[in-house]
Amino acid sequence: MKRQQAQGTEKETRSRLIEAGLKLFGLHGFEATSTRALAQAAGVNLSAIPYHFGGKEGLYRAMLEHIVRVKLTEIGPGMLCVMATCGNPKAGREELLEAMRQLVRTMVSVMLGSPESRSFSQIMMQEQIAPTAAFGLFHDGFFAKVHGVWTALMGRLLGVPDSLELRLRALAVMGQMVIFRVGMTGILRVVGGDKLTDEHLETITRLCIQQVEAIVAGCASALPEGPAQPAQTEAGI
Amino acid sequence: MKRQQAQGTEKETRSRLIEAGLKLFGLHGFEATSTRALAQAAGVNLSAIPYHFGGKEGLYRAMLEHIVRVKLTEIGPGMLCVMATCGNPKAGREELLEAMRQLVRTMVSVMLGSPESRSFSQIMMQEQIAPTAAFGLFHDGFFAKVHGVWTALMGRLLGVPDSLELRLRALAVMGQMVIFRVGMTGILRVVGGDKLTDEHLETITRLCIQQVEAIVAGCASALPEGPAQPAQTEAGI
DNA sequence: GTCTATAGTCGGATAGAC
DNA sequence: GTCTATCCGACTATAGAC
Repeated sequence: MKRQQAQGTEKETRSRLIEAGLKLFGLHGFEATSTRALAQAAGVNLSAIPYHFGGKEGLYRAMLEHIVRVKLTEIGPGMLCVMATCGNPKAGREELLEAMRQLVRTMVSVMLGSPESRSFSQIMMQEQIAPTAAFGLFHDGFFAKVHGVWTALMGRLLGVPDSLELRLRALAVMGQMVIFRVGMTGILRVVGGDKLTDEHLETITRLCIQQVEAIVAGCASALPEGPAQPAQTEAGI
Repeated sequence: MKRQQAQGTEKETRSRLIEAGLKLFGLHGFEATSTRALAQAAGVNLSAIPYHFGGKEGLYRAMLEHIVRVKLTEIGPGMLCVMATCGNPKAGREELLEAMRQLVRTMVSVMLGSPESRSFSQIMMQEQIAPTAAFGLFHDGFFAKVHGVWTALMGRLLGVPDSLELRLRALAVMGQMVIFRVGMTGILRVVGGDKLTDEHLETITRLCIQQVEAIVAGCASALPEGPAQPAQTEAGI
């Protein structure tokens, strides 16, 4: 019994460690996750971590790069589509609203739907609480892009140019969806059960869409009036 | 040099440790915080932790009980006032809206205003990511109460009885404020600076109030029509 | 490239002096 | 009630066999 587990014996070792890191770093944070636990969860030898990644920190960074890449692949096309609509001066109100609805569906689905989204969100939250050296990787690679799309979309829907206020408004709007991820543990106590059902997700999607529609309707009318000029942001997907 | 620091030499030791726990547990989480770091930050001897609290876990629990009590004192009166308005069948629309505005102001102020709110939020987030045995303490003592108030208020404003959908809607509404706390690190990169200024807080408060008003206006009209029957929730402050 | 063995450090808890 | 000294287990990383 020399080898502890059946192993791919190739550099599958790397991906197994990244997978284990995704789970354990998310659950316990960077410091509280031991290399022993990582190696055991991945079914590889302890020494594989310094060998392949130069150490625990290298594994963490590789894991972060991995998930940012994966998540961006999931949402990238949808965001490009929305940005295209926002950048098109001829896009009508209904077209913009439909782009917004699609964006809400994507966010709810990506954040709450897939089971692996849990680990991703946990790591994002860990980074928000106590940012590591790799925080910029997540922020520039993911958060800023999503926020940029929402800012552009809200700008068009409200008919206002880019501004700090618009960006804060976009954040508040995103918050309606994000809270279901960051407050998941408490929310499960409210709705009962140990995971959100598909029915819950549909209700949440419907409510969020309805509320964002109400916001763009109610807040645009509070402005000088003029749903015209497009807002440009720097989000380069 | 027997004594390392000037010490209160009484059971001030307990409160010094709780203060240190609030800071360090919030920053690094339970597991990643060492008793040595706690003792040093509090300026007390390492053995004081097992002596006064039975161990690291006891200190964590005592710290959690402490902050839940403190935060509830901060927001309790305001919540009672809102609940009274919600429970009053004669309360008019404008009265309910004013209660909502006050609730938004309180939440923004308590979550984002005071400097010590940072540690509190960090610990709440840690518990959401990886709940400890003490999670119920925070959930029942704090989160459920705030959520209950928002649910009751939204029920009255929308004129619908309590339901799962209403509770989810209340969560989404709360998310507009909560995101500025949980996403603070990323948001500071958006607005620049290392803390939110008073001006930012005012803008955020104003935007949130305006958006909640838009939501209750826009979403009530999408219902069978009938802004009458009050919604009761279980929130017993 | 994968393993064992081990170095060197730090973790929480306790015993017992005062 | 506060201190020092200490136990013993767990930690990351490395050296070197294969």
